[in-house]
Amino acid sequence: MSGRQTGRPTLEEVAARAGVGRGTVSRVINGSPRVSEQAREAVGRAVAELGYVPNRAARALAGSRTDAVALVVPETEARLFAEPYFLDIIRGVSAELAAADKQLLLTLIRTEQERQRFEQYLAAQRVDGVLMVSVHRDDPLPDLARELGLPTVLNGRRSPDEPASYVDSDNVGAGRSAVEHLAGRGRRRIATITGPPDMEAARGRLAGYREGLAAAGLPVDELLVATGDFTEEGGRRAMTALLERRPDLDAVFAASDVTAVGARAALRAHGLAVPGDVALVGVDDSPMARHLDPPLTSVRQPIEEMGRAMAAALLRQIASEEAEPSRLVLPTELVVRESS
Amino acid sequence: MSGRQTGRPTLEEVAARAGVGRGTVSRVINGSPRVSEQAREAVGRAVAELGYVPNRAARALAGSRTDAVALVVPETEARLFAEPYFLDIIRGVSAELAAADKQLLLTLIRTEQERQRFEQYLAAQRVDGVLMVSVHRDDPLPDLARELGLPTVLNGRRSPDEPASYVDSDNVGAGRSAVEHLAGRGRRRIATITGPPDMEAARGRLAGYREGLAAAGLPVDELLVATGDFTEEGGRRAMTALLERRPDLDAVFAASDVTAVGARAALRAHGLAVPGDVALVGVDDSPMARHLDPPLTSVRQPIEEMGRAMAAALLRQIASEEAEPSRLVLPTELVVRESS
DNA sequence: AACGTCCGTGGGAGCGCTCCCACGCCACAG
DNA sequence: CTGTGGCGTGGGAGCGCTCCCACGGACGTT
Repeated sequence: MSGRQTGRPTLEEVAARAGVGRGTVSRVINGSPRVSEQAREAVGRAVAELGYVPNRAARALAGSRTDAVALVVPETEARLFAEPYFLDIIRGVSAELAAADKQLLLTLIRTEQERQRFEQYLAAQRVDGVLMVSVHRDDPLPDLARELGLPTVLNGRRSPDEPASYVDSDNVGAGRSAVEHLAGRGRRRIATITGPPDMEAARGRLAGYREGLAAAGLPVDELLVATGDFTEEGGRRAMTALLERRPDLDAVFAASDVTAVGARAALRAHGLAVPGDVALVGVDDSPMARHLDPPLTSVRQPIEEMGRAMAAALLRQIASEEAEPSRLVLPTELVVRESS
Repeated sequence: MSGRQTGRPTLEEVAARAGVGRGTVSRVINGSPRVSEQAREAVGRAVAELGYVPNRAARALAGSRTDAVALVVPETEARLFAEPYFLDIIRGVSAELAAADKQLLLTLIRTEQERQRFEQYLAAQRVDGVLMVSVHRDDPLPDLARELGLPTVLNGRRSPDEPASYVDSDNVGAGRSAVEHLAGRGRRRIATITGPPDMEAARGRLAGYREGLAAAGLPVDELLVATGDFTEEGGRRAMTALLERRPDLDAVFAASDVTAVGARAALRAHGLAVPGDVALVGVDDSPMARHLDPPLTSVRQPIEEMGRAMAAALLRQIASEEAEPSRLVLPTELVVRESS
């Protein structure tokens, strides 16, 4: 009983069928309250009979909105995107957007060229808002979006006083809880392998590391701090450096699970047992943590929830023009396994 | 409020500035050959000066095309999406689409409701084509897309004689090479843990397993075939069942790395050494394979390349209406590690 | 009884493009 | 000289919607 594909029915046809005007149908479709019950029903029936589905392009043109949102993933470092992290973010974002009937546009930015294309794209007003993941300290994209008047929500912040809206996890708390846990198990020379210094998440975790040491009454020893970059190879290198500088260290807080995997490999290469000689803690609680040998203690971030929260915040911004930036920091949770 | 309505320049304004007609500007923008060199230059200058970017919505409305493509990921089983597999597919797809200046719309389908919404979406003609991942035997979505006249490319096929366009990896070859490798190492009682029987990839790998046995002159013993579902837990269960039925097995071909991880856990629980007692081979060559203990021999699929190929095929279909379905099967490659 | 006021309503006027037709204009032929 | 064709061009006519204004009737007010 569905109309054959004679070209999708238009608003006008629905109006004709329902015996009302175009405006009324539009009002019904968009849930305006100023429609009589009677008209609403007639339109509803016509819509069902014709299998009417609004044409989004026309809507976008006339209403200058698109019902689409972009999720931007800078992928300059290829590895980044390989992590399950993004998948979880995507999943959260997708769930929230689906509920609001918005479309999710996924944009990986690899090259300078792609970046420019994306900037053009924003300028072309193809999306109602932008979600950004893995922003670095000097990333100008959020500012560009703001200049264009595009609602934006970041995952993480570029600096402690991020001006844009963001959803972040409690990185400081993550670092602190990891170190307190380690100290609680009697570790005294706790090292850390950081993430890239131009990412606030990395800085936050490092700050938490220091706080944790302080809380445990342990001295801060800069020789126990090595710079990593969230990659496995970086973790390996940093761990090796650490072992040279401080062969007597007895624990490591790695700023990510991937980093921890690299560190674990370096430890093994040096014949050190985990947790026997050195305890190890990561961040993310990724599947990898469970599968490491021994299973890795890790600070869990509510990644999917961050995704949801980002999308929700963005939708709010889009809906209510106003919107002073919204800031949300979600708590983390230590998951203890055999590595510590 | 969006007070800073800079008011993007329109085609008309560009035309005025360049001293030509609207049509000519449109022709230049779209690279039509029937424009004088002079006009082309004038328009180019005006575009640059005004920073003109075409409004996609208007384009979509007028031209009834959208420059967007949907990537559909059914996520009924949550695990599926957690695998790096999809990330790689997305990456490949994204790269290819970016080069063609098409947008990637990511759609996760979790619930029946979301599924219906997506069908509506297709009907609303919001995309020029559809890419589908992880299709099951009875999935009707590809047929729906075809009815709607939407170009479609699947990742994998629903059956050996898939009518739609697809890009697949050589699953049969994957199974065969794994088993031949195992046999070549002297294993004689080679078991397999399959994927879900309603997925052709799983069936293909199983067929390859049988071929491999035949090629090695080994008998097929149905007791050595256990049904899994590409999950870790499924792998564990299947492995346990296998060990009960055939305690003397000396090798296992798991239809995915994740499955292999589950199998490995079950083997360990039974006090069996890998590869000492039982050799193990997986499929995917995921990061997980490298990190398993011992590192897992696995059949590598060119996942990202499949993504690229899918997107390329779709773009071709979109461009050249005609399009008899395109079929592409990419080769796999055995990566030998310590588990076998 | 004469006047507001409110609500639900119809439909005109675009949104910024693409499509396409008709109009010069030129070169070349007859 | 007129004819014929091609080419580059301008601009009308929509694409299907939202926005908004004006209209009539129902009600309330003086």
